[in-house]
Amino acid sequence: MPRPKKQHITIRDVAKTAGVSPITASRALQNSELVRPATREKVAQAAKDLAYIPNFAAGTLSSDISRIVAVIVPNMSNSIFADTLQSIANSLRPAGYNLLIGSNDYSLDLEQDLVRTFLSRRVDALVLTGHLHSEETKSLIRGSGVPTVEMWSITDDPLGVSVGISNYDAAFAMTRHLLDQGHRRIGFIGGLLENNDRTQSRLRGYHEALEQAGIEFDTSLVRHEDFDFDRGSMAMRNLLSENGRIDAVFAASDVLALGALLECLRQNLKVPDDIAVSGFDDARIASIMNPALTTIGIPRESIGKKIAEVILQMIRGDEPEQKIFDMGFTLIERGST
Amino acid sequence: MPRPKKQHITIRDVAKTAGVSPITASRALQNSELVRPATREKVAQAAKDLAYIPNFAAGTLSSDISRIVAVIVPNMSNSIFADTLQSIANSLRPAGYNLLIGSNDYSLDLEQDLVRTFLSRRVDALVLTGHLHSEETKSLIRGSGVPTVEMWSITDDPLGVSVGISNYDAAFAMTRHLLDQGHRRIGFIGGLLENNDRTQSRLRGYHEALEQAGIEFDTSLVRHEDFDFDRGSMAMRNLLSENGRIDAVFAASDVLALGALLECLRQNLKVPDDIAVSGFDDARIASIMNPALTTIGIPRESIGKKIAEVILQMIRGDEPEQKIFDMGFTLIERGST
DNA sequence: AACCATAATGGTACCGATACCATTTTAGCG
DNA sequence: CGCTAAAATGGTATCGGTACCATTATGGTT
Repeated sequence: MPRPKKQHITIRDVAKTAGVSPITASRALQNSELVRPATREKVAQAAKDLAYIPNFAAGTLSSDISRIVAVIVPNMSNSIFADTLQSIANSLRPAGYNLLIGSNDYSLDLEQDLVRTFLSRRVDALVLTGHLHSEETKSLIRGSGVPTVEMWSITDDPLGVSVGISNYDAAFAMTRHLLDQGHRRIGFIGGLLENNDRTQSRLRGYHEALEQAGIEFDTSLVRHEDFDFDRGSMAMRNLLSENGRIDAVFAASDVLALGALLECLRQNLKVPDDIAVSGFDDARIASIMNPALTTIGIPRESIGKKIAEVILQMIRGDEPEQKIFDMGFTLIERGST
Repeated sequence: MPRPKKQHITIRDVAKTAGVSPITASRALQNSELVRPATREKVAQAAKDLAYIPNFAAGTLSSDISRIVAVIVPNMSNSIFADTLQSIANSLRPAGYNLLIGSNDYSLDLEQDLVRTFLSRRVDALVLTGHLHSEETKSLIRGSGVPTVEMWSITDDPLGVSVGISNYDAAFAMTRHLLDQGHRRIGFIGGLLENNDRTQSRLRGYHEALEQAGIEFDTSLVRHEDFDFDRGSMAMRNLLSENGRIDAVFAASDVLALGALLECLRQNLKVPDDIAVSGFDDARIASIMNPALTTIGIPRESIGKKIAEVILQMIRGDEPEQKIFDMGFTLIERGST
């Protein structure tokens, strides 16, 4: 035993000083309707006097309820995910839930490990990013019966409930927008495709919008990079040097788009006259850039809120009214296109 | 009971099919050196066959070890905090720890609530941001004996261990840098002072650097805003309209600095010729902006790593070699000054 | 082959809260 | 005032691991 074993104050101690039974003390501290206000008062006072700190582990073991919700995101550094985490946390806090957060760095194996640990911790609900998971992960979750939400992208066949937007539609709309502006040679800078259904769908949206406009899909105009400003710049530099004649770029992430936009400016290209640039996500800085970035607005806040709402429903045992919540996107037209 | 009670597979089931006692099974699954490899194998196989999922709550109750570390940050949206969270999580994962994350939105009361809950969850360690806490929070932590790290700012008298940088020194150095460049009327845009020791120290650093240079501290050149690009722009607009003659601005956060920088550009001011702008944090986008932002580099990665390292030590029961880890900052000179 | 130190293993109790069912108290009513 | 239904409260077992101490195998030594 590393640290000296501590003798904690238990609910029995509280019960004793309050002159009630442990179970009554328990109920009083849970604000159960079953105990008389006067009793509740007594117990609360005793707890305070003794500086009682409950032991959730004992409660969880006994009730199989942990009041923990686990969320797995690819990473926390990307502000898009961070915002959603924040929103989920805020919406869940009033109900007494804490957030256990894991990042999988786009690895399905890591995700699987995380899911396994979280299930061991008897989390009350699980939130995953996207709908690409290992078979093992899926069967673990199904077998556990833990309420599960897949977020960001929507899928016809969610593990539990899906809350997000149609990345395909959004990318299609943005490409359409660029086409409508008269652009014909439109580059694409997206994230890495592997294990990232958002990027995959966005690429498809771009691809099919082009095809429907009768423009051939040209691989030499497509780049895939890690989500990093630098990478966006690099990809842009690369596209420009190898394809002098592109007149627009759709970057399927604002991080990449801003990198690309700044690279254009650095090369003294006029945006949007010489080249139009559009992004995806509506990162906070997108709106104050010069020129401001045309992008896809995603209701991050509402997504987080909806996730929290659905989770609480499912934990309560209610079936949510839908399996798929399409929270909708907005094409935000700004100066860069 | 909301969901139908589930009959879980327990370690006793595993032990039975492996033909050993529960305690041996437990040890085998912990990879204890005490069990023979052959036995470990048997148990592992049984666990796999039964799709055994351990119950950490039971383990925690019994051993008083949760393998959870709780971190409290003001918010997760700020990429600075997000990066540190990521780094702590990455460094702690190999040791089997998960992160319970709470945000207090700069409220000491909220922080206190979070600390109380986290202690109830018997977290193995606690990481707080800064060293401003309610008395109640401090006594809760002291009473619990939980290893605690205060991060970001360093303080002479930490609750446990302090890992961060001297915000005062960094702000002093940056102000000095602006002075060295010949600037005399230097504006300051910082975060809100309330419950934010980082902002407080940075303001002091700015203030005292001016004084030592024989320049009077002028309140009309100081602005305090929420950390938001918009707010940075707003503050800048405001400073410029009310003080035509300022020749530099030190924004004590890159979010604010970038907002300010972009506002200057929008007003067709030449940066740094007409006005110099510097920041704090070295946000990722700072380096690719045009002009790139002069700022204070903070070793976020190393801070996270060091925190994890110290935590593991303390959990092991070892005293860390120091109480205060000053991880150092770098003044990164770029085009904006 | 006997012996001993060490390595492996096992039995039982316990961590601290809550579930479950039983019991007591309270309040409403004729 | 007695009776009954409903409201409060209590006793005891239990959740599923691991601590603690005891016991049994194992292997090396002379």
